[in-house]
Amino acid sequence: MSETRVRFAPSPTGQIHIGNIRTALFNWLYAKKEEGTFILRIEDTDQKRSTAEFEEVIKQEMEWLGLDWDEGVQAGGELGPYRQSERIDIYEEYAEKLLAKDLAYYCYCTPEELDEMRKQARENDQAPKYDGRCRDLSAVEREKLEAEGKEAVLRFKLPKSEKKIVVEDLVHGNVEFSSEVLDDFVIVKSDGIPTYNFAVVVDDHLMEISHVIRGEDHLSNTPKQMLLFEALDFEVPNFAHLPMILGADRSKLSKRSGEDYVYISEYRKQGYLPEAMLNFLSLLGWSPADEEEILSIEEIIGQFGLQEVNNSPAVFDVEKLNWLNGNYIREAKLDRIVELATPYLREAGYIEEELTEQEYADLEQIVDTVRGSLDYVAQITEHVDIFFNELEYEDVDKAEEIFKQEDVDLVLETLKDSLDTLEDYSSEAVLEELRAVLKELPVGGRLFYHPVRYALSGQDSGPELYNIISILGKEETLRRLDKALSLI
RNA sequence: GCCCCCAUCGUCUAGAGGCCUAGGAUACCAGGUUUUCAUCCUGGCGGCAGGGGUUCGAAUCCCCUUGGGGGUACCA
Repeated sequence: MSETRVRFAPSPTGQIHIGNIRTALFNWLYAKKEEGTFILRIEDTDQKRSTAEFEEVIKQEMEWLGLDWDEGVQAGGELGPYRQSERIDIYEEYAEKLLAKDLAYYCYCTPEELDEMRKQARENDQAPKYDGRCRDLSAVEREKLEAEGKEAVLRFKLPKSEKKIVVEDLVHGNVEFSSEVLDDFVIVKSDGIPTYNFAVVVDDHLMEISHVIRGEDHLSNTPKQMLLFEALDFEVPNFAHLPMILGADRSKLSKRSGEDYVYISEYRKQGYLPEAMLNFLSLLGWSPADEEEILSIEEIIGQFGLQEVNNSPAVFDVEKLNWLNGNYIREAKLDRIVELATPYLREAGYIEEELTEQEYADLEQIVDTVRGSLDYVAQITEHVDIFFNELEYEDVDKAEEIFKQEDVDLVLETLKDSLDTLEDYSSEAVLEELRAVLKELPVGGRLFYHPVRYALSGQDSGPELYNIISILGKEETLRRLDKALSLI
């Protein structure tokens, strides 16, 4: 088994979490790097919580990020089906095998009995383990319980004597467990559906998975699975348990750990670019060889390796994501950012459904002018008001104060006159004109730029002045200059 | 409670015994880009959790403590 085959196996029980998508990414990167196969398997054995809708969400978010899969749900493949709910008969077959080998047994204990058992154990400072009371039920006893209509689960029979189980983990090294800390765990629920630990073993074997790359929260489950691999005479795959992603408060990333957003969909909706997301996520737990951190996905694939994966948990730092994303927004092709920005601008009422050619050209210029200060595209609505709405000074007293400074009347008049005669309103031409006017005036930059900016935008800060003027156009610029002059 | 993992600037990390007076990124601060916010450039602030060993020498190896995380389900 030399071919690299990895899988991402999420449960369709909710929105897809940042931590999960990082797991998907690392699997995908490893498959690309090793020229292996990346498989998407849906683990929907929790019938109560799994929905088709969330499976769609998983596929959509992966597609958005460009994490394409070679085999699996939707893509198909030789070793399907790839949805666990469609593989029940397969698990049954292997459950039979364990039963036949006397490595599994039926348990008739009710959830209430089990709860009681755990409670007792806890009170006596014992580990809350199943005590194995159904392990040696005779055929007669079983029949009697069946006759009473008791439902049964199938439990795995732990080895009688203590056994060391060593997980050879690619990121953590050898991790040793004792079978003593385990109990006879359930492998098939009373409704005939396998549990996670059982299904995952059967599937990883049948789908010929070479490397199981998953979150570290699964490390503790691994000894159980290793016992199952062994019991079924399956070859054990390689394991790599990725460090957890934590929230700002160092607890598990969640709505309560200080982050506004923990689902990948929320970042998508705020206008984060997929390549920024990928770049950022790749840096959580993995680091490139040299010091450059802004990397294309091809560069990441080229450098990626499980060897370089860190083993300590990482805090999700949205500040750094913002920096990266802002970078990608500035570097991206303009029309792409315009397209991404359009829905936000529409929703905020700045632009119409249909744009004329001229309107689109103006929009392009606005987006280009403003993109420099964005962390994510949704923020654009906070920066464009000055271009779309009638200018209103929020603080008229302050405006007067600014305009009534010495020589400011001269500044505004002179600028107005020269802009009145200017024909070319391209930002280059306007920039040149501004410089020329400033040179003629008996004031420095401070008394020029700030009052003019305030006159044109009603703000102390904003995009480059020459861009503002160029976008506003002659008519509107002169109007605003007049409005300022009227206050003096 | 028990088991497992982890521990370098606020954060992401480099560092696999001497190359480390610990490097980079981000964030923050200051200066520059003849105004400002942002971008960009330059500089600065800031860290090996604590204690024992091992060694000529430890951020690096071992042990303990402390702290954090995960698991302990008929969830995955």
